[in-house]
Amino acid sequence: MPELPEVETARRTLLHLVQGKKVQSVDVRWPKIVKEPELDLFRLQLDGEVIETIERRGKFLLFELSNWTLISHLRMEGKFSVHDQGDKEEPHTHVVFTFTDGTELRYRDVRKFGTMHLVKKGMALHHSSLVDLGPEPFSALFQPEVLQQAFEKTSRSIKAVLLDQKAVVGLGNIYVDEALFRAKIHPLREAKSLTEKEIALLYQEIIDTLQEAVELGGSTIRTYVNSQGKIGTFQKRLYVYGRTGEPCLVCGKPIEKIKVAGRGTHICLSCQIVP
DNA sequence: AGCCTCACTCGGGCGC
DNA sequence: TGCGCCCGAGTGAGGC
Repeated sequence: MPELPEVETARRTLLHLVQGKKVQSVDVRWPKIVKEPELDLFRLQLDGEVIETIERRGKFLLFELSNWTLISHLRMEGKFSVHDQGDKEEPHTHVVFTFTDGTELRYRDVRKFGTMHLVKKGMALHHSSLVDLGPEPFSALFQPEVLQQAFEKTSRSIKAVLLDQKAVVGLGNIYVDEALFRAKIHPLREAKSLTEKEIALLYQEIIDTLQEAVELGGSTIRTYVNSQGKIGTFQKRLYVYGRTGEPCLVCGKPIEKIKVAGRGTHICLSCQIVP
């Protein structure tokens, strides 16, 4: 499941492959991926648009075009790849952007959970799906005080708060479990019960975990590959995610899997103090 | 009103 | 082999 490191890796890779290319036509095979505007308009507005750059906000990719911004969320298994026209098409290809130079940007998504919105250039950050997002973890806006403020007023679990993209963006199930393990905080802890010291450590571990994962091209869980078909290697650095029953790399006790905030959650009961 | 939980989207994988 | 359930990101409906 692409989280910030995987989306950032996709952004960097794709940028080199499609920057400056001009859209000749768009083929949408699974219309429900395109949320707005209506399909005919989507294709019409993309016609002749040039990809100026690609930005990222949280887990959203923002394709900055001549007059519009394509907001794409990969959700569980969405992925973009670039091919020559006529190359054999992989299964689960749902949207194809054909460029004037004879290449294609293909969107594949086994689960069909991904979304695309095409909005007027400059309006993306005001779009309903982006407007309430919290600070980027690598920006100066992200500070321990921001976490403190998000935590102090809620009785929700720390994991639920970190997943909802309001305190900070970019964390999903993998990196929440990893950051909490590194900070030695149990995911079921009430957010407001965290001490200033714990928040300071968690703040740093969120940044460090995501930074290291970006440097390694993200984690390859199941089928995720970036747009050059290369795979990220951060899964080798995971302490708890996907390691149920295996020994904790710090203390040797088996990693346990529980359910928190409706998500499978990996913990070491010895390293992460039970609430 | 603000906060929270849950249903919904989907199909591969897994358990029975 | 086959059926039904589980998983999960984000949204939106509904409940408290």
